[in-house]
Amino acid sequence: MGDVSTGENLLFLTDEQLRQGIEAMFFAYRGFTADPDRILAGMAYGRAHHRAIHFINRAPGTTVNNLLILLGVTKQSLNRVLRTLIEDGLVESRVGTADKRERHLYLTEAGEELEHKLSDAQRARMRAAYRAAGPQAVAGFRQVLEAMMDPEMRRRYHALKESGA
Amino acid sequence: MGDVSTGENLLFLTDEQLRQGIEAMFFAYRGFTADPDRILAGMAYGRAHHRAIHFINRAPGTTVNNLLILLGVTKQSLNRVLRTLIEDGLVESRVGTADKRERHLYLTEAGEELEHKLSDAQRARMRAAYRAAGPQAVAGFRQVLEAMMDPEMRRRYHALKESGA
DNA sequence: CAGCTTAAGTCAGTCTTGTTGACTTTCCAA
DNA sequence: TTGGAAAGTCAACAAGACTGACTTAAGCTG
Repeated sequence: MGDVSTGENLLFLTDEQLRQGIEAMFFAYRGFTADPDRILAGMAYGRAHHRAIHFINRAPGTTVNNLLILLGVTKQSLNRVLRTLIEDGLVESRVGTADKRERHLYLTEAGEELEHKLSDAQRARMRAAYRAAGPQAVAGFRQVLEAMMDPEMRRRYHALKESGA
Repeated sequence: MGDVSTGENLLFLTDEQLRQGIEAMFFAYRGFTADPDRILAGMAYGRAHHRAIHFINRAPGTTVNNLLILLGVTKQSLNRVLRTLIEDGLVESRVGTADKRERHLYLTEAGEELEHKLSDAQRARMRAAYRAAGPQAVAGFRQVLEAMMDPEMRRRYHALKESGA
């Protein structure tokens, strides 16, 4: 590791530095969600639908219970979103084979099409930011984000990464 | 700058890497807002109140118009939040001297007290994450976040930094 | 196998936070 | 001086979260 991180050079931990980080996080998150939000504004969907679609695409066959933990919402809240997506033919819900209480979720072709449109837009911004900042900055970005997560979410984040790598 | 960023070592721009960044952003933002949310859950306030308090503290005397651009909401939306904060004696609204249409916003002592409680919690998480990741990672983190902002917001972010540095 | 637990879904009601539309007051410039 | 623009306020509505109570179906266990 670098030698800057050791010793007493802790100016990066001043309250002013932390405040700037907080504000950067706030403004960046706005940019982060702006493009998909714009796409969805026309349709009858919102950010909640986007998130559901993202994670169903990412972990096909996930159960409702697993999904609502990933999203951090109640089942009632997720159910409203999921119902419209299923009715509109973007998501398919299959009864589990091993455990018939479970429903496994998959994107239909139409669902995948919307997923692409949304994630293309979001990745484009991400790609531009990554390219502008460079690989070392990106590594640091990822490190700090990980350290900010609640431990349980960090665990689930890693599980997701491994399945998709 | 590093030489890794030049040439054709562009593996950090693969779709899989970008997806992981997107998910990291999502999970980290949840952690980022969790502590203030918990504090506010008891009181009659929410995240919107926190944001207003944060930026009034950061830019005392700001006008309503300036604040709503920073927050990215409509003036009607901000007004509801502001009204309760003023009624409850956390924020003071002074009619402008030069332009009497404007209202300049300040935290009262009670407002500053709540601001401290909220920002202490948020900074504690931020500090732990910064410390765990180290100064180089933090620099990268800030670079990528900046690159993700919309240009107009980046401009306002810098203006804020300079006033508070 | 009877009874508890778990997964999913539903219905009803509430809260926060965003929206649009209509309005007043104030300022400034043609 | 008047007419438009800007700042702020009030009212009504929508999205998306929440809690609480309940049902159905399936699995597990003493």
